[in-house]
Amino acid sequence: MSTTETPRRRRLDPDERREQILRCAIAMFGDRPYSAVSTSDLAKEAGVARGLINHYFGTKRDLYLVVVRQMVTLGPAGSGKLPTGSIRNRAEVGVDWLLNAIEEYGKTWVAVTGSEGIGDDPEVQRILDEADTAAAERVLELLGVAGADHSAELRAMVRTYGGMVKAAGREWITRGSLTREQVRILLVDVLVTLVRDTFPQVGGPVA
Amino acid sequence: MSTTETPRRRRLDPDERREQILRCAIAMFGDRPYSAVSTSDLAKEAGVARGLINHYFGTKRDLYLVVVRQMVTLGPAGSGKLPTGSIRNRAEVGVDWLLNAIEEYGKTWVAVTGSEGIGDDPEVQRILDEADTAAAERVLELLGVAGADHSAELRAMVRTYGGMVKAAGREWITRGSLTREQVRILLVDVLVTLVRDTFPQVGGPVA
DNA sequence: TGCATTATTGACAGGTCGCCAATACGCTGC
DNA sequence: GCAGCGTATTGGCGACCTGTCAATAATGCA
Repeated sequence: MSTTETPRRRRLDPDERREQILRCAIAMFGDRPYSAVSTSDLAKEAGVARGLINHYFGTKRDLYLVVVRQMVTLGPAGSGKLPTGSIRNRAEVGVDWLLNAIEEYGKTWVAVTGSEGIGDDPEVQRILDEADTAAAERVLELLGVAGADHSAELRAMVRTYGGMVKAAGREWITRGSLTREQVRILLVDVLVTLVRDTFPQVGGPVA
Repeated sequence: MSTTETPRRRRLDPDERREQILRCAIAMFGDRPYSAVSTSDLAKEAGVARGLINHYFGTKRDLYLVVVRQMVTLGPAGSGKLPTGSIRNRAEVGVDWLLNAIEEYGKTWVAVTGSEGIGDDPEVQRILDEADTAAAERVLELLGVAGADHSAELRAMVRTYGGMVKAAGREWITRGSLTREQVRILLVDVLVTLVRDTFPQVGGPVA
């Protein structure tokens, strides 16, 4: 008996502990607003002292940044093979890629991207913007519209499209007012319109 | 001299004082995150005691709700006359109406709608959703697609469109990566596509 | 001019966050 | 097995922010 007493402190490998806390954070930021998640609650949920969170992640805000980064970092699209066929076909592949990424994290993704959690913290904005731009780059690549002239305007427009993707994700995941299939149709239609009709108008005659 | 001493307290008409504080709040919430705006700063900026803010608006969050409400409450569209002509023409009128509303408040509008400030406070969400739905209703009305069947799905899709409007506003107002004209073209194109192509697919055959 | 009304203030209590020295867990060599 | 040590972990301190409320002093009126 006395040999198997559970010690009051459990000493874990730093990486392990860090990941454990991170998992709790992802879960809690998923169903409560940023300001409603106190580090005390987080510590209690993770079964550690409050100070340990600061030790591993620095500020509460820093922890949130790590969560955001993990949410918006998208996996590779369709095992690297660029789809061929009509614009619509390629758009469908791209949209499916986006929807899969969204479905993976669900509620927390919506909370992070939709409400952007912390307010409009410039650092959070920067991370989200970078992720948006990266995603936009991927989408343009999939569509075969990469680079060329007016890339600044093009990327801005695809980021705008990203705003629609986020809103659609919220309708689908949290509201349940649209099915995945409906969202798919919607996003494909709009993406095709952007590439086929809008880009030539604002980007000048595409080479 | 002694007769014209400025008194340490200035006693204002309640409505006047309320509006003065509200103006300061709109300005400060416009260029700083919600959590970075302390009521102390707000009070100092407005030249009043901190307690007075609570006296007039209740909670800091309550004050923020008032700001949000003011931001997203849109004026009447084009003096009430429903536009006629092609779908594209009517879409152009609707988009212009939206862009004018955005331009009026500029930075603060972007901060409120884009980052949704407080986190994902349910009350804020409710206000923004109501505003979105109201705006969606107006847009559908302008387009002559009002009511009918599948109105739930339709409104959800127009709310999704609203997400794109917000993102476009951010690109235009704060980033400066798109001009008003470019945003106009983009939003009109997408809106026309939604009404003409997407709605019939997901809403079934429109009567 | 003196009074009553009430807009305005200042201080108090509760709560959260970042930091840091003290603590005890678990591995290592003997 | 057992003492020793590195370090993961803890608990409390100080600073800041917020909501509340009785006290205070402007301002209109008799």
